[in-house]
Amino acid sequence: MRLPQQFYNQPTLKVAQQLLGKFLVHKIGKKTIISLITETEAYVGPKDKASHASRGKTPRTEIMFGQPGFWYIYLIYGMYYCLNVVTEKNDYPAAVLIRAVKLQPENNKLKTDGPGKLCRALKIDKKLNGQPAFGKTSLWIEDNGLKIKPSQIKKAPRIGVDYAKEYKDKLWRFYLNN
DNA sequence: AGATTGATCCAT
DNA sequence: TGGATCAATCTG
Repeated sequence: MRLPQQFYNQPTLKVAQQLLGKFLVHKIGKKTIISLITETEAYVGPKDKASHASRGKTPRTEIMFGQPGFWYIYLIYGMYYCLNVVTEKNDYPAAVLIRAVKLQPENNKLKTDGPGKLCRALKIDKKLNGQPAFGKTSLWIEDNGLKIKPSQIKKAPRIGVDYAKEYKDKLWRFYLNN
């Protein structure tokens, strides 16, 4: 079952943890690429200095201020795309960054253990920016019925946000321990 | 630890 | 219009 828009209209920290163990599915023509989400990060609200939204609404970041359940995809360091999904209510900027996935089946050679790498492997680019993650769409998240116990979720500081002052040490990165 | 790479943002 | 910045990756 595809996750409905309402799923994303919840506290971001909750969404980030609940996305672990779900399937990220990208349908390209006849091909369907299925992967299991293993690592996420939460970017929460206008005061989170690690978030693009902390400097206010701009043409790039306005998608984060919009409705929940839409993809926010941006180019970083000139070479890599990062995949985020917008959370919480309209006008509250927040999103979950999907940092790592495992391809299904696992015998696939492609590496997907980083936000840039997974976008490359799943052929995700800016064309999907601003597209919905629910309903009839080519990229979505699927509830596969897997139950993740709280003890399987590890928490850690987010990557690459040393500049974020009082927000840099928040344990807003979540990953599965196997 | 350094190089890479280019869109974005903000200050001139 | 220009320069600093950047939620990353690869190479050695």
